[in-house]
Amino acid sequence: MLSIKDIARIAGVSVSTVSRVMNNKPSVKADKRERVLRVIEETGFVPNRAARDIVLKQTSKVGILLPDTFNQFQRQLFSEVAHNVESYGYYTNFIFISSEDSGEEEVLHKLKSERLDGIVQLKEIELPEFCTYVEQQEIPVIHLTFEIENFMWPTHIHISDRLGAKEATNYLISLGHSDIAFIVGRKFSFGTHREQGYKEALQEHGIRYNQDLTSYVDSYTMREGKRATEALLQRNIPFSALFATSDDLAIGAIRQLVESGLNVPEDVSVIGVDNIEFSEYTDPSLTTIEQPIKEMGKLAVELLHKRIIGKEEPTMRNIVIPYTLIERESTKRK
Amino acid sequence: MLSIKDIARIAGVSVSTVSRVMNNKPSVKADKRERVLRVIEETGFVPNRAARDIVLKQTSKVGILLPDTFNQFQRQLFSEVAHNVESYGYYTNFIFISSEDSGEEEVLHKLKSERLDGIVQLKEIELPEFCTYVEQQEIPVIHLTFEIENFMWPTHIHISDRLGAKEATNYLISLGHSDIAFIVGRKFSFGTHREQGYKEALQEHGIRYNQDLTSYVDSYTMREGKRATEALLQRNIPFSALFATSDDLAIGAIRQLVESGLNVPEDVSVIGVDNIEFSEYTDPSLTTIEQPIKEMGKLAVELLHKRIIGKEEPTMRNIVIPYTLIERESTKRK
DNA sequence: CTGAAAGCGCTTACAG
DNA sequence: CTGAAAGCGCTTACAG
Repeated sequence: MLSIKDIARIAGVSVSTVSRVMNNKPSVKADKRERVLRVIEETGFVPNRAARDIVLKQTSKVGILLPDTFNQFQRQLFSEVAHNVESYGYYTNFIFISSEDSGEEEVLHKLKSERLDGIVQLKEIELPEFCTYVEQQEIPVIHLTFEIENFMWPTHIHISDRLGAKEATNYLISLGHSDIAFIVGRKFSFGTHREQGYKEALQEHGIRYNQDLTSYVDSYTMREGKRATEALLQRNIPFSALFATSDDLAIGAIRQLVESGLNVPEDVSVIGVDNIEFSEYTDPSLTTIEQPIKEMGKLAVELLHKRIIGKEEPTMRNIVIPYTLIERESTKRK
Repeated sequence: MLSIKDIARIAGVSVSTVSRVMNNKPSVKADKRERVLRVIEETGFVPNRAARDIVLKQTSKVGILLPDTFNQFQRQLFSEVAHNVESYGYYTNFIFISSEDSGEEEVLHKLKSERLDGIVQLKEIELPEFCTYVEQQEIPVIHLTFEIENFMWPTHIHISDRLGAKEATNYLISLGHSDIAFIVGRKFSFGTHREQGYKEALQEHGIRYNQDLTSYVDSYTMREGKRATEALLQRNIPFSALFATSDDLAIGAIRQLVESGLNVPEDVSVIGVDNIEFSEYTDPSLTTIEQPIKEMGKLAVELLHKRIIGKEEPTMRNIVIPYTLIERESTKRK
């Protein structure tokens, strides 16, 4: 493998000059610059990033924090994030947050050993030590698809979960439904916000909130959607519509409804959130509140990059991305 | 940030000794070892990988080569690979192969600048310079889910595409079908192998191969499955079964059949390949040939790791993983 | 068993 | 504008 010394020798200049050329520093005479550039070109030399990182005290690594069991939405999202991370020239460093009790501590430990330049966080972490560490190390963090308040200066990128959920519920109400079942997770803030939106919509239309029409899940997966729907059906409380707070949940829900002999949307209208790729291809295709995955992934990395290179002040920023209601076949007028 | 010097100073030993302790070298007296270990523990010191990599002439990075448009199967697969890569302590380096003409050359360029320790390749690359480069740099490569012959010493991990496809076709035949439509890609070897298996099954059962029942796709996505099925239907040649060579294709196909007023499986039985998560939740749920994604991802990284650390000789290895026919609702006796 | 020293491939004050 | 030198945080012969 060639090193900067080789290039210097071949071009007949010092390593300092080669370094300056590579880093586009101004103070190099045109002819030397040309010469160095030509040698680099001819030899196909590529500088060793590890060496560079070591003196610049950086790592060129961006961590993507995500749960170890993720749904399709998250898969699409982190694919998008990874794609952008690579295109900015960073290395991708996945850190999976185990759902075990010790999960968050493991993340902290791993984080300490990785020395990341920045983090895109796709799942909330509550461990106070984690927040403290990130803060005092001044590691730029972007929170993607959620918003929490126990942090000093991260940027949040997300849709308004409350308003999105409210719109979904309003939409079902506008179709004449009033017995609207609801599937949501307890643990994360975006679930809480969606639950709030759901309740608000009911209230504003004078529909009494019935707790027995809500089924809670541990994760936003198809499996959980199916299980939660089974639980709902066992309660024997009639409902003509179902709002599942992710498309994965909704697809699992529809599957359970069908297995239980119900038709969608004839017997039950179903609406989801996310607009994952599959929602267009299911039968019936899924009405949903779209989160613009590509846009969010791109923006997250763009902002993270700016913060890493110091172009952006580390102030708290809350970026709310517009959602879109996409009407498909899984919902119907009552 | 602490460095090895700090630890040496605090523990009252030389940096050499600290280094030896960290790398589990035998020749360190127990008491000094203890002392160093304690200081490391107390300070939470973690060695700088970049510095280590630089002297060991390694990068600790594993590249995952994948197409820039991928289907759910590939998404599940590379999630799995990435998970394992991280757990072995490597950094993940995604390299997306653009479908543009220049895509493979860009990959080569990127590869040269990355100095990867190893590669898991999820998509074929034909560019001869790529093969040459990987060979002469002696970069360990694992080919995952396909098998090609223009390479000196990579390991292939895959199901038998020919036999899997044959089994799928045989299964449809055993249900009484003889007009079996077929959706497959032209470009990649595994497509060719699956096409071969399909034809063999037909032939062995005395069914004439009808080229007009085959529809070709550019990628194994739902979108392409839908499009290919539309093309099939437009030909107005009756078929009672359809073998789509990926679940993504099959799901797109079912969607098109439904939109065209056909029932699955009553009018058309559909079988896929892969057993992606969704195939269990679609309506009807999808009969398919399972590729064991978790197992394949794990094995790929395990073998790559062995090769990187030199425990495994770089001989050509062809590892054929068993597939499984999973019967669900999308197929039915004629 | 242990430490001082050289070296990995870079960057960047410093001096000219 | 340019080069010699010091330094980043490690590992590993080498000598004792």
